[in-house]
Amino acid sequence: MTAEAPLLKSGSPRRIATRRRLLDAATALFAARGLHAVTSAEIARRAGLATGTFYLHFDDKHQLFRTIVFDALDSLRARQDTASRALEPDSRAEMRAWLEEIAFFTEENRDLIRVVFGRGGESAALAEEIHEQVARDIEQRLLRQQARGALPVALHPGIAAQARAASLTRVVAWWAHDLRRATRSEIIETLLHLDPGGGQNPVPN
Amino acid sequence: MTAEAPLLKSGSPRRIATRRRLLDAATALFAARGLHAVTSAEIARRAGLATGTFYLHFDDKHQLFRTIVFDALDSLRARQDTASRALEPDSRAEMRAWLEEIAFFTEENRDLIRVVFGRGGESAALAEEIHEQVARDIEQRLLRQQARGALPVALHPGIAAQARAASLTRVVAWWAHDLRRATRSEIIETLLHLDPGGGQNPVPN
Amino acid sequence: MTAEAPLLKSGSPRRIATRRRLLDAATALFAARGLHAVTSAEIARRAGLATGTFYLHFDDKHQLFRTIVFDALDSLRARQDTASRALEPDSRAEMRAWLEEIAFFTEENRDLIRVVFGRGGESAALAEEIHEQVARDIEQRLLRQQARGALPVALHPGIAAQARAASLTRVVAWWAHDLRRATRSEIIETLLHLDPGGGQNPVPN
Amino acid sequence: MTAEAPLLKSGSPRRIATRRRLLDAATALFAARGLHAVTSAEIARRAGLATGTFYLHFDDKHQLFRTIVFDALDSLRARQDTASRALEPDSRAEMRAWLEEIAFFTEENRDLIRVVFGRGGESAALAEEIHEQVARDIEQRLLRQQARGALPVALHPGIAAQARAASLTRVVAWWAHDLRRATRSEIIETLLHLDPGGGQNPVPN
DNA sequence: GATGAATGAGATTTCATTCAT
DNA sequence: AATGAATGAAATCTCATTCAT
Repeated sequence: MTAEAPLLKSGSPRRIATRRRLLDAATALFAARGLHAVTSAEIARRAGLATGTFYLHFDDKHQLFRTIVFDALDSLRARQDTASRALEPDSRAEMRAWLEEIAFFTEENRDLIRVVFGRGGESAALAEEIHEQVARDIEQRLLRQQARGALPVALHPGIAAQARAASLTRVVAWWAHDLRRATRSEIIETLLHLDPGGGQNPVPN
Repeated sequence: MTAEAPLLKSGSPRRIATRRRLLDAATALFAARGLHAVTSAEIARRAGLATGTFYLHFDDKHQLFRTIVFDALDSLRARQDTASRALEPDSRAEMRAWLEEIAFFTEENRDLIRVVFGRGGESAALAEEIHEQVARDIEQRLLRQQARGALPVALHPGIAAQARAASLTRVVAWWAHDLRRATRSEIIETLLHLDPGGGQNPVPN
Repeated sequence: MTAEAPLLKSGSPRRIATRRRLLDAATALFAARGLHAVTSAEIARRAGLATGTFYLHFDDKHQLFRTIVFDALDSLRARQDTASRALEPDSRAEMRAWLEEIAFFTEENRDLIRVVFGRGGESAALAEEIHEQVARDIEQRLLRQQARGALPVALHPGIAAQARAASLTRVVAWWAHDLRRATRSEIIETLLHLDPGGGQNPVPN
Repeated sequence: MTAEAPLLKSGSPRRIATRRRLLDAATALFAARGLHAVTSAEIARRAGLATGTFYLHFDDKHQLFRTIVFDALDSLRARQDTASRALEPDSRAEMRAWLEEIAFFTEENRDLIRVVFGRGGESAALAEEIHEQVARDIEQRLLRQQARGALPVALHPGIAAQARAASLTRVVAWWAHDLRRATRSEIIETLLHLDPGGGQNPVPN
């Protein structure tokens, strides 16, 4: 009945442990059966908790899934930042490092990626959100290139950002579906070729 | 329980007219409210027919939607074939004509495209199917280029086909969402730049 | 629109032929898949006729089935009458002949019997009707025995008729289910023993 | 889609009470209107519960009905066991006691019996199951008699078991339909005569 | 904090029957 | 006589969410 209850974000170690159990149980179930086929009650049961406990920690199944996904994406970002620290901003080398981290991430998070981008659009809204985030980043880079005169005039930054973000997420999803479809190196080189990123010299139209 | 096959050839004018009324009613409803929010009973009602009549013509809501979508895609294909008839196969001009037809189609079928590619993945399976079809076509072209030595060796045809198909469908969906986001010409030129298609000379690596 | 149409019971040779095609198609379908799983439209289709034609000849699926069943039962009765013509009424010999005809009939009409008495009570009302008819016959015989003093006083004719009719129909159904369960002779002798029928002498209590 | 098993042990008093309310409501409705004419939603409503609650306790209407029926049969068995405890196994006295309990049971569970065995075969599968259970019991007894030499050689135990089980269930159903059709004593004596059970001396063929 | 029993809205699909042609 | 397209009522079962304990 106390309205401020939800504000106790983290609180006791017990609460944190319960939350973790729910996250772990959900991760396993989502990987195995997809988002749709798993119910909140089932997640709670697998975590050894009661149905209602679920709602003490998460608004619903989708918010929990967002948490899992964005936690993973945060770790990817962190690794990309570390990897690019010593490299020249917007350089080809930085782009390669950036893609390399994505490739490693894909290999390590196949199940998660398949749930987000596959499974018949179960989490299409989330996939869309990720796509838009990636597209924004890419558009920023394209605008910096444009300012340097390093962008072909035929390229509309907004459109190209959509196109390249879609290429990236799609290739990642396609590869995650079956890692034997290509080698890590083929993925990286092909994406690098399609999105040359920090070319130093103005590209001819 | 569905023992026998078609059984209904399409036959009588009355039958054809009824089928058309269902298709029209469904198109209008899907455009207005999306796939999920529309029921088969509602489609029948809007068409001035009884609920059960729906099932005399379509297996379910999704099969009807597929019919609408693939009918539209067939007409796009037909127009692309007509447009490219006089042009040199795998040439840049053919690619431009191909993209122009897609642009026209997008302008004329905004609602349909938004239902297929937007709306939170309601028809993700269908979108996926279309993507794969496009990807197959693009891969064929890439393989022909590869055979001509016109493909950079860094480009893995399978990966590149996924990437370019994703670019194309995504840009189309993004534009259909709001045609003011770009001009038709910007769409065509940017896509043409990203997927140069029939370059005559071997591209430097 | 003419009200007397149904009165044209038999009429033209064409009508008779159509009716026969419906009966034959229905017999085959019922035998193969049971009463419930077959629709009137399907019967018509198998007969090479239109859906509506069915209703020109039969009220519905069940009335058609009754027709099939009672036609068969009429033929059984006829054969029983023929067989018992030379035998003494209510004698043991007559009872044996009566049972023998039932056994032959069962062997020749396995499918029909299985649909009537098996299949999870699909045609329970019809089975019940047959049971009652058999029970009435048996009760008549018991009352004649009672009048002759040939019935144990402990036997209530109404109750015993129910019991014996149930024995008979059940054994027939059980045997029809799989003829290898018993020989024809075992069926006849066991039923004869359970329902001695025309015992000449007063049975000791 | 039903992934896991029971999950609901029966547990809390509240749960048990809810289950009982559903059983009671269903019993009343089935007795009044038969199995087919009653919906699961209606049972829940009559029990003062929500529709979905029904499915928390029973798979569906039929499983609930089975529960009611087999609970009743279990109580009959228990009473028969008690009644026959002091009597000689396979004796005529035991058979009479066994039939007496059936008669009492029939008087006390008329509605239930009428739903199971009447109503146009609504629950024919259940009736069949009960018949087979009774037939198995009877066949066991017949085999013991055969071993003792107390069975006429003309009697095939399998066939006779089917016959006698059918007699029994049919007479019970017939009587339950209208108890004024016979007295309890007439029922017992007639069945006892038809199925002498533990006759001491070898029966003449 | 945790429990877990209860809630209840709502789309799907079939098929016996009709009747305009 | 035959056609066959159209009718339309009705019961099922799920699962996210709540709230009394």
